[in-house]
Amino acid sequence: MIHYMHKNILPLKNSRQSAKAKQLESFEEEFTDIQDYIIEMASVCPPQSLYESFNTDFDGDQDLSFYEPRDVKPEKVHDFAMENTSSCSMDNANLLDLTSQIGFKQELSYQDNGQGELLRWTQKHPDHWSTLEVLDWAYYMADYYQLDGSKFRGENYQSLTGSMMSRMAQSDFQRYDPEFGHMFYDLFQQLKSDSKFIEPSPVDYNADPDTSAVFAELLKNSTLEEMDMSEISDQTSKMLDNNLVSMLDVSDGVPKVNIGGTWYDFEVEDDLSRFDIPVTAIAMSENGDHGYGSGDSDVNSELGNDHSRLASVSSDFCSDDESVVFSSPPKKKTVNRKRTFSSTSVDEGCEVEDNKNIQGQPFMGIYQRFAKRYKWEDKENGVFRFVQSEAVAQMWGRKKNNPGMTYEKLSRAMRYYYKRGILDRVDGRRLVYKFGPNSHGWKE
DNA sequence: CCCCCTTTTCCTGCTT
DNA sequence: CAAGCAGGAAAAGGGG
Repeated sequence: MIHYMHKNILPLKNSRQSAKAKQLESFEEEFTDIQDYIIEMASVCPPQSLYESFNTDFDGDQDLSFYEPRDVKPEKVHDFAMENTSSCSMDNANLLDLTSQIGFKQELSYQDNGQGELLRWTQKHPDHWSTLEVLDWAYYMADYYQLDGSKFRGENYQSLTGSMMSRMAQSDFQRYDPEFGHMFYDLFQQLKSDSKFIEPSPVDYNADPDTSAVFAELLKNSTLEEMDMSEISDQTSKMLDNNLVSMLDVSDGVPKVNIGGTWYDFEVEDDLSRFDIPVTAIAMSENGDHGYGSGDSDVNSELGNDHSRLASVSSDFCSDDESVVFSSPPKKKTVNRKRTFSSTSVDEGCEVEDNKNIQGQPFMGIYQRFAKRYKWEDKENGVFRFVQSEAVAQMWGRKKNNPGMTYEKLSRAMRYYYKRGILDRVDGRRLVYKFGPNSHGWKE
Protein backbone atom coordinates (compact mmCIF):
# COMPACT_ATOMS: atom_id res chain seq x y z
CA MET A 1 0.00 0.00 0.00
CA ILE A 2 1.27 3.39 -0.88
CA HIS A 3 1.10 5.53 2.13
CA TYR A 4 1.41 8.74 0.23
CA MET A 5 3.04 10.21 -2.78
CA HIS A 6 5.70 12.85 -2.72
CA LYS A 7 4.41 16.07 -4.00
CA ASN A 8 7.42 18.17 -4.37
CA ILE A 9 10.78 16.86 -5.20
CA LEU A 10 13.50 19.24 -4.33
CA PRO A 11 16.25 19.72 -6.83
CA LEU A 12 19.84 20.11 -5.97
CA LYS A 13 20.35 17.78 -3.17
CA ASN A 14 23.75 16.73 -4.11
CA SER A 15 26.89 17.59 -2.34
CA ARG A 16 26.76 16.01 0.97
CA GLN A 17 29.78 17.08 2.90
CA SER A 18 31.90 16.40 -0.04
CA ALA A 19 35.20 15.23 1.20
CA LYS A 20 33.55 13.98 4.19
CA ALA A 21 35.35 11.04 5.39
CA LYS A 22 34.38 8.34 3.05
CA GLN A 23 36.38 6.10 5.24
CA LEU A 24 34.42 6.81 8.31
CA GLU A 25 32.07 4.19 9.44
CA SER A 26 28.48 5.06 9.08
CA PHE A 27 28.04 5.65 12.70
CA GLU A 28 30.86 8.03 12.85
CA GLU A 29 29.69 9.76 9.81
CA GLU A 30 26.38 10.38 11.31
CA PHE A 31 28.00 11.52 14.39
CA THR A 32 29.85 14.14 12.53
CA ASP A 33 26.67 15.14 10.85
CA ILE A 34 24.94 15.80 14.04
CA GLN A 35 27.90 17.69 15.23
CA ASP A 36 27.99 19.74 12.13
CA TYR A 37 24.50 20.53 12.86
CA ILE A 38 25.34 21.64 16.31
CA ILE A 39 28.04 23.74 14.80
CA GLU A 40 25.40 25.49 12.87
CA MET A 41 23.40 25.89 15.97
CA ALA A 42 26.29 27.57 17.55
CA SER A 43 26.92 29.76 14.63
CA VAL A 44 24.01 31.70 15.82
CA CYS A 45 22.65 33.97 13.22
CA PRO A 46 19.71 33.12 11.05
CA PRO A 47 20.31 32.69 7.38
CA GLN A 48 19.25 35.40 5.08
CA SER A 49 16.61 33.24 3.57
CA LEU A 50 14.94 32.93 6.86
CA TYR A 51 15.10 36.60 7.38
CA GLU A 52 13.55 37.23 4.05
CA SER A 53 10.87 34.71 4.56
CA PHE A 54 9.88 36.35 7.75
CA ASN A 55 10.06 39.75 6.24
CA THR A 56 7.57 39.46 3.47
CA ASP A 57 5.35 42.16 4.78
CA PHE A 58 7.99 44.74 4.56
CA ASP A 59 9.97 45.78 1.59
CA GLY A 60 13.56 46.43 2.39
CA ASP A 61 13.57 49.40 0.08
CA GLN A 62 11.25 51.14 2.37
CA ASP A 63 13.75 50.62 5.02
CA LEU A 64 14.89 54.16 4.96
CA SER A 65 14.28 55.45 8.40
CA PHE A 66 16.26 55.11 11.48
CA TYR A 67 16.11 56.36 14.92
CA GLU A 68 17.77 59.38 16.14
CA PRO A 69 18.11 59.93 19.79
CA ARG A 70 16.37 62.85 21.20
CA ASP A 71 16.11 64.31 24.57
CA VAL A 72 14.46 62.07 27.00
CA LYS A 73 12.08 63.79 29.24
CA PRO A 74 12.59 62.58 32.76
CA GLU A 75 8.92 62.28 33.37
CA LYS A 76 8.55 59.94 30.49
CA VAL A 77 10.82 57.39 31.96
CA HIS A 78 8.98 54.50 33.39
CA ASP A 79 9.94 53.12 36.66
CA PHE A 80 9.03 49.58 35.86
CA ALA A 81 12.35 48.48 37.13
CA MET A 82 11.34 49.26 40.62
CA GLU A 83 8.35 47.07 40.38
CA ASN A 84 10.21 44.25 38.87
CA THR A 85 13.01 42.04 39.86
CA SER A 86 16.05 43.60 41.30
CA SER A 87 18.05 42.57 38.30
CA CYS A 88 16.33 45.12 36.14
CA SER A 89 17.18 48.68 36.46
CA MET A 90 16.72 51.65 34.31
CA ASP A 91 17.18 55.26 34.98
CA ASN A 92 17.24 58.32 32.85
CA ALA A 93 20.88 58.08 32.19
CA ASN A 94 20.54 54.52 31.09
CA LEU A 95 17.76 55.30 28.77
CA LEU A 96 19.51 58.20 27.25
CA ASP A 97 22.55 56.10 26.85
CA LEU A 98 20.54 53.40 25.25
CA THR A 99 18.73 55.59 22.81
CA SER A 100 21.82 57.40 21.81
CA GLN A 101 23.62 54.18 21.19
CA ILE A 102 20.77 53.00 19.13
CA GLY A 103 21.01 56.09 17.03
CA PHE A 104 24.71 55.63 16.78
CA LYS A 105 24.40 52.11 15.68
CA GLN A 106 21.88 53.01 13.09
CA GLU A 107 24.29 55.26 11.41
CA LEU A 108 26.76 52.46 11.38
CA SER A 109 24.47 49.83 10.18
CA TYR A 110 22.85 51.82 7.52
CA GLN A 111 24.08 50.56 4.18
CA ASP A 112 25.54 47.60 5.86
CA ASN A 113 24.52 45.33 3.06
CA GLY A 114 22.50 43.28 5.40
CA GLN A 115 25.29 42.17 7.60
CA GLY A 116 24.18 43.91 10.72
CA GLU A 117 21.46 41.35 10.99
CA LEU A 118 21.11 41.37 14.68
CA LEU A 119 20.55 45.04 14.83
CA ARG A 120 18.19 45.44 11.99
CA TRP A 121 15.54 46.32 14.44
CA THR A 122 17.39 49.50 15.16
CA GLN A 123 16.87 50.57 11.59
CA LYS A 124 13.16 50.25 11.43
CA HIS A 125 10.17 51.55 13.10
CA PRO A 126 9.04 48.88 15.52
CA ASP A 127 5.82 48.52 13.60
CA HIS A 128 7.85 47.16 10.75
CA TRP A 129 9.85 44.64 12.65
CA SER A 130 9.80 41.13 11.38
CA THR A 131 9.59 38.25 13.79
CA LEU A 132 13.32 37.95 13.76
CA GLU A 133 13.79 41.56 14.54
CA VAL A 134 11.40 41.29 17.42
CA LEU A 135 13.39 38.39 18.72
CA ASP A 136 16.64 40.20 18.31
CA TRP A 137 15.28 43.17 20.12
CA ALA A 138 14.03 41.00 22.95
CA TYR A 139 17.37 39.33 23.43
CA TYR A 140 19.16 42.58 23.16
CA MET A 141 17.05 44.02 25.92
CA ALA A 142 17.30 40.90 28.00
CA ASP A 143 20.99 41.09 27.87
CA TYR A 144 21.16 44.78 28.39
CA TYR A 145 19.22 44.45 31.60
CA GLN A 146 20.96 41.27 32.55
CA LEU A 147 17.74 39.42 32.98
CA ASP A 148 17.85 36.07 34.58
CA GLY A 149 18.41 33.77 31.65
CA SER A 150 16.61 30.91 33.27
CA LYS A 151 13.46 32.96 33.61
CA PHE A 152 13.61 34.87 30.40
CA ARG A 153 11.71 33.13 27.67
CA GLY A 154 12.85 34.96 24.61
CA GLU A 155 11.63 32.24 22.32
CA ASN A 156 8.10 33.21 23.13
CA TYR A 157 8.60 36.32 21.10
CA GLN A 158 9.64 34.51 17.99
CA SER A 159 6.28 34.44 16.33
CA LEU A 160 5.51 38.09 16.92
CA THR A 161 6.02 40.82 14.42
CA GLY A 162 6.46 44.40 15.40
CA SER A 163 3.00 45.34 14.31
CA MET A 164 1.54 42.52 16.33
CA MET A 165 3.44 43.69 19.33
CA SER A 166 2.24 47.20 18.77
CA ARG A 167 -1.28 45.99 19.14
CA MET A 168 -0.59 44.05 22.26
CA ALA A 169 -1.61 45.27 25.64
CA GLN A 170 0.54 44.94 28.66
CA SER A 171 -1.41 41.91 29.71
CA ASP A 172 -0.62 40.28 26.40
CA PHE A 173 3.04 40.79 26.98
CA GLN A 174 2.72 39.20 30.33
CA ARG A 175 1.04 36.24 28.83
CA TYR A 176 3.95 35.75 26.51
CA ASP A 177 6.47 36.28 29.20
CA PRO A 178 5.13 36.11 32.71
CA GLU A 179 8.35 37.15 34.29
CA PHE A 180 9.39 40.08 32.17
CA GLY A 181 6.43 40.78 29.91
CA HIS A 182 5.51 43.80 31.90
CA MET A 183 8.95 45.22 31.52
CA PHE A 184 9.11 44.44 27.86
CA TYR A 185 5.84 46.15 27.27
CA ASP A 186 7.22 49.29 28.85
CA LEU A 187 10.42 49.02 26.91
CA PHE A 188 8.57 48.64 23.69
CA GLN A 189 6.27 51.56 24.32
CA GLN A 190 9.17 53.63 25.41
CA LEU A 191 11.17 52.84 22.36
CA LYS A 192 8.32 53.92 20.20
CA SER A 193 7.59 57.10 22.05
CA ASP A 194 11.12 58.18 22.72
CA SER A 195 12.43 57.83 19.24
CA LYS A 196 11.75 59.71 16.14
CA PHE A 197 12.50 58.93 12.59
CA ILE A 198 14.49 60.98 10.21
CA GLU A 199 15.76 60.56 6.74
CA PRO A 200 18.96 58.62 6.63
CA SER A 201 22.25 60.16 5.75
CA PRO A 202 24.02 57.39 3.92
CA VAL A 203 27.57 56.73 4.81
CA ASP A 204 29.82 57.18 1.88
CA TYR A 205 32.75 54.90 2.29
CA ASN A 206 34.59 56.62 -0.45
CA ALA A 207 34.11 60.07 0.90
CA ASP A 208 37.55 60.20 2.29
CA PRO A 209 39.97 58.92 -0.27
CA ASP A 210 42.71 58.76 2.27
CA THR A 211 41.06 56.29 4.52
CA SER A 212 39.83 53.70 2.12
CA ALA A 213 42.66 54.20 -0.30
CA VAL A 214 45.24 53.59 2.35
CA PHE A 215 43.67 50.43 3.50
CA ALA A 216 42.93 49.23 0.02
CA GLU A 217 46.49 49.76 -0.95
CA LEU A 218 47.70 47.91 2.07
CA LEU A 219 45.42 45.04 1.29
CA LYS A 220 46.62 44.85 -2.23
CA ASN A 221 50.23 44.85 -1.39
CA SER A 222 50.49 42.85 1.72
CA THR A 223 48.86 40.35 3.86
CA LEU A 224 47.44 41.44 7.10
CA GLU A 225 50.30 39.83 8.86
CA GLU A 226 52.78 41.90 7.00
CA MET A 227 50.82 45.02 7.34
CA ASP A 228 52.21 47.65 9.56
CA MET A 229 49.11 48.95 11.13
CA SER A 230 50.94 51.88 12.57
CA GLU A 231 50.95 53.33 9.12
CA ILE A 232 47.26 53.49 9.13
CA SER A 233 46.18 56.79 10.41
CA ASP A 234 43.99 57.20 13.38
CA GLN A 235 41.39 58.39 11.02
CA THR A 236 41.57 55.21 9.11
CA SER A 237 41.34 53.19 12.23
CA LYS A 238 38.33 55.09 13.22
CA MET A 239 36.77 54.54 9.88
CA LEU A 240 37.40 50.86 10.16
CA ASP A 241 35.99 50.75 13.62
CA ASN A 242 32.89 52.41 12.46
CA ASN A 243 32.40 50.55 9.27
CA LEU A 244 33.84 47.13 9.57
CA VAL A 245 30.55 45.59 10.30
CA SER A 246 29.44 46.60 6.88
CA MET A 247 32.74 45.95 5.27
CA LEU A 248 33.30 42.45 6.43
CA ASP A 249 31.68 39.44 4.96
CA VAL A 250 32.28 35.81 5.65
CA SER A 251 29.13 34.47 4.16
CA ASP A 252 30.86 31.95 1.98
CA GLY A 253 33.44 31.00 4.50
CA VAL A 254 36.07 33.21 3.01
CA PRO A 255 36.61 36.41 4.88
CA LYS A 256 36.40 39.44 2.72
CA VAL A 257 36.54 43.12 3.19
CA ASN A 258 34.67 45.58 1.08
CA ILE A 259 36.59 48.59 0.05
CA GLY A 260 35.11 51.02 -2.33
CA GLY A 261 32.58 48.49 -3.50
CA THR A 262 35.12 45.81 -4.27
CA TRP A 263 35.50 42.73 -2.15
CA TYR A 264 38.93 41.54 -1.20
CA ASP A 265 39.77 38.28 0.40
CA PHE A 266 42.15 38.18 3.22
CA GLU A 267 43.36 35.89 5.84
CA VAL A 268 42.26 36.77 9.29
CA GLU A 269 42.48 33.50 11.06
CA ASP A 270 45.22 34.58 13.32
CA ASP A 271 43.60 37.41 15.09
CA LEU A 272 41.67 40.40 14.10
CA SER A 273 41.52 41.71 17.58
CA ARG A 274 45.11 42.71 17.62
CA PHE A 275 44.15 45.45 15.26
CA ASP A 276 41.69 46.72 17.76
CA ILE A 277 38.85 46.01 15.49
CA PRO A 278 35.66 46.11 17.45
CA VAL A 279 34.07 42.90 18.42
CA THR A 280 31.20 43.68 16.18
CA ALA A 281 33.41 43.01 13.27
CA ILE A 282 34.87 39.88 14.67
CA ALA A 283 31.41 38.76 15.42
CA MET A 284 30.68 38.49 11.76
CA SER A 285 32.80 35.41 11.74
CA GLU A 286 31.07 32.12 11.51
CA ASN A 287 33.22 30.71 14.17
CA GLY A 288 33.88 33.80 16.07
CA ASP A 289 36.69 32.14 17.81
CA HIS A 290 39.85 31.84 15.86
CA GLY A 291 38.88 33.98 13.03
CA TYR A 292 36.93 32.73 10.13
CA GLY A 293 36.17 29.78 8.06
CA SER A 294 34.74 26.35 8.39
CA GLY A 295 31.16 27.34 8.38
CA ASP A 296 30.48 26.17 4.91
CA SER A 297 31.70 22.79 3.97
CA ASP A 298 31.43 23.33 0.28
CA VAL A 299 33.62 26.30 0.37
CA ASN A 300 36.08 24.51 2.49
CA SER A 301 36.31 21.61 0.18
CA GLU A 302 36.64 23.96 -2.68
CA LEU A 303 39.59 25.38 -0.91
CA GLY A 304 41.00 21.99 -0.33
CA ASN A 305 40.25 22.16 3.31
CA ASP A 306 38.67 19.03 4.50
CA HIS A 307 38.12 20.12 8.02
CA SER A 308 34.77 21.59 7.73
CA ARG A 309 33.41 19.74 10.64
CA LEU A 310 33.83 20.11 14.23
CA ALA A 311 37.28 19.96 15.57
CA SER A 312 36.63 20.93 19.08
CA VAL A 313 34.18 22.55 21.31
CA SER A 314 35.31 25.14 23.69
CA SER A 315 33.86 27.86 25.72
CA ASP A 316 36.98 29.60 26.66
CA PHE A 317 36.34 32.84 25.00
CA CYS A 318 32.99 33.59 26.34
CA SER A 319 32.51 33.83 29.98
CA ASP A 320 28.96 32.67 30.03
CA ASP A 321 28.27 29.02 29.71
CA GLU A 322 25.85 29.42 26.92
CA SER A 323 28.60 29.78 24.46
CA VAL A 324 29.83 27.06 22.28
CA VAL A 325 32.64 27.69 19.95
CA PHE A 326 33.61 25.36 17.26
CA SER A 327 37.03 25.90 16.03
CA SER A 328 38.50 24.36 12.99
CA PRO A 329 42.00 23.83 11.83
CA PRO A 330 43.50 26.94 10.40
CA LYS A 331 43.28 27.60 6.75
CA LYS A 332 46.42 28.17 4.85
CA LYS A 333 45.11 29.97 1.95
CA THR A 334 43.58 32.89 0.26
CA VAL A 335 45.52 35.99 0.72
CA ASN A 336 44.48 39.08 -1.09
CA ARG A 337 42.57 37.39 -3.79
CA LYS A 338 40.62 40.15 -5.37
CA ARG A 339 37.03 39.45 -6.14
CA THR A 340 34.35 41.28 -7.89
CA PHE A 341 31.44 42.37 -5.93
CA SER A 342 28.64 39.99 -5.54
CA SER A 343 25.88 40.14 -3.10
CA THR A 344 25.97 36.86 -1.37
CA SER A 345 23.42 35.85 1.10
CA VAL A 346 24.30 36.62 4.59
CA ASP A 347 25.46 33.93 6.85
CA GLU A 348 26.82 35.03 9.97
CA GLY A 349 27.95 33.69 13.20
CA CYS A 350 27.90 35.99 16.04
CA GLU A 351 30.19 34.72 18.63
CA VAL A 352 31.98 37.40 20.36
CA GLU A 353 35.28 37.67 21.98
CA ASP A 354 35.28 39.52 25.15
CA ASN A 355 33.51 42.60 26.25
CA LYS A 356 36.67 44.34 27.14
CA ASN A 357 37.58 44.43 23.49
CA ILE A 358 34.56 46.36 22.61
CA GLN A 359 35.29 49.93 21.96
CA GLY A 360 32.59 52.44 22.20
CA GLN A 361 29.92 49.94 21.42
CA PRO A 362 29.57 48.10 24.64
CA PHE A 363 26.36 46.41 23.80
CA MET A 364 27.31 44.93 20.58
CA GLY A 365 29.44 42.18 21.89
CA ILE A 366 27.23 41.43 24.77
CA TYR A 367 24.23 41.42 22.63
CA GLN A 368 25.58 39.19 19.99
CA ARG A 369 26.83 36.79 22.49
CA PHE A 370 23.39 36.59 23.86
CA ALA A 371 21.68 36.09 20.57
CA LYS A 372 21.92 32.35 20.27
CA ARG A 373 19.65 30.19 18.31
CA TYR A 374 20.08 27.57 20.93
CA LYS A 375 20.86 27.59 24.57
CA TRP A 376 22.57 25.18 26.86
CA GLU A 377 20.26 23.96 29.52
CA ASP A 378 22.75 21.75 31.19
CA LYS A 379 26.05 21.87 29.50
CA GLU A 380 27.63 19.27 31.71
CA ASN A 381 25.12 16.73 30.58
CA GLY A 382 24.73 17.90 27.04
CA VAL A 383 21.24 19.23 27.37
CA PHE A 384 20.37 22.06 25.06
CA ARG A 385 17.31 23.85 23.90
CA PHE A 386 16.53 25.44 20.61
CA VAL A 387 15.53 29.00 20.87
CA GLN A 388 14.69 29.46 17.24
CA SER A 389 13.78 26.12 15.89
CA GLU A 390 13.18 27.23 12.35
CA ALA A 391 16.38 29.18 12.22
CA VAL A 392 18.26 26.11 13.34
CA ALA A 393 16.52 24.06 10.68
CA GLN A 394 17.46 26.59 8.07
CA MET A 395 21.06 26.33 9.09
CA TRP A 396 20.88 22.59 8.91
CA GLY A 397 19.33 22.87 5.49
CA ARG A 398 22.03 25.19 4.37
CA LYS A 399 24.65 22.74 5.41
CA LYS A 400 22.91 20.02 3.48
CA ASN A 401 22.13 22.19 0.50
CA ASN A 402 18.51 21.72 1.11
CA PRO A 403 16.64 24.98 1.31
CA GLY A 404 13.44 23.13 2.02
CA MET A 405 14.50 22.00 5.43
CA THR A 406 12.15 22.74 8.25
CA TYR A 407 12.19 22.07 11.92
CA GLU A 408 9.49 19.52 11.38
CA LYS A 409 11.76 17.48 9.18
CA LEU A 410 14.87 18.13 11.13
CA SER A 411 13.18 16.96 14.27
CA ARG A 412 12.14 13.75 12.58
CA ALA A 413 15.74 13.10 11.71
CA MET A 414 16.70 13.86 15.24
CA ARG A 415 14.17 11.40 16.56
CA TYR A 416 15.94 8.71 14.64
CA TYR A 417 19.00 9.56 16.63
CA TYR A 418 17.35 8.51 19.83
CA LYS A 419 17.41 4.89 18.94
CA ARG A 420 21.06 5.01 18.16
CA GLY A 421 22.10 6.78 21.29
CA ILE A 422 23.32 9.87 19.58
CA LEU A 423 20.63 11.78 21.34
CA ASP A 424 18.77 10.96 24.50
CA ARG A 425 15.15 11.67 24.98
CA VAL A 426 14.19 14.58 27.11
CA ASP A 427 10.57 14.15 27.96
CA GLY A 428 8.08 16.87 28.42
CA ARG A 429 10.26 19.72 27.40
CA ARG A 430 9.75 21.28 24.07
CA LEU A 431 12.74 21.90 21.87
CA VAL A 432 15.03 20.35 24.40
CA TYR A 433 17.48 17.66 23.37
CA LYS A 434 20.28 15.89 25.04
CA PHE A 435 23.38 14.34 23.66
CA GLY A 436 23.45 10.62 24.16
CA PRO A 437 26.18 8.14 25.06
CA ASN A 438 27.11 7.65 21.43
CA SER A 439 27.88 11.26 20.87
CA HIS A 440 31.02 12.96 21.79
CA GLY A 441 32.85 16.12 21.09
CA TRP A 442 30.20 18.45 22.37
CA LYS A 443 31.85 18.53 25.70
CA GLU A 444 35.25 19.90 26.00
C1' DC B 1 22.91 -1.18 -11.22
C1' DC B 2 22.12 -3.13 -6.73
C1' DC B 3 22.39 -3.14 -1.68
C1' DC B 4 22.14 -0.95 2.45
C1' DC B 5 21.82 2.60 5.55
C1' DT B 6 20.62 7.37 6.59
C1' DT B 7 18.03 11.42 5.77
C1' DT B 8 14.13 13.73 3.95
C1' DT B 9 9.37 14.20 3.14
C1' DC B 10 4.72 13.64 4.39
C1' DC B 11 1.35 12.08 7.23
C1' DT B 12 -1.85 10.88 11.35
C1' DG B 13 -2.58 11.28 15.90
C1' DC B 14 -1.54 13.13 20.17
C1' DT B 15 0.29 16.61 23.65
C1' DT B 16 1.51 21.09 25.46
C1' DC C 1 -5.23 27.26 17.98
C1' DA C 2 -0.31 26.86 17.05
C1' DA C 3 3.74 24.50 17.70
C1' DG C 4 5.91 20.26 19.05
C1' DC C 5 6.39 15.39 19.55
C1' DA C 6 5.99 10.37 18.08
C1' DG C 7 6.49 7.24 14.71
C1' DG C 8 4.97 4.88 10.30
C1' DA C 9 5.82 4.80 5.50
C1' DA C 10 8.12 5.67 1.47
C1' DA C 11 11.26 8.20 -1.45
C1' DA C 12 15.66 10.23 -2.05
C1' DG C 13 20.74 10.41 -1.20
C1' DG C 14 24.90 8.48 -1.23
C1' DG C 15 28.68 5.16 -0.22
C1' DG C 16 30.37 0.78 -1.45
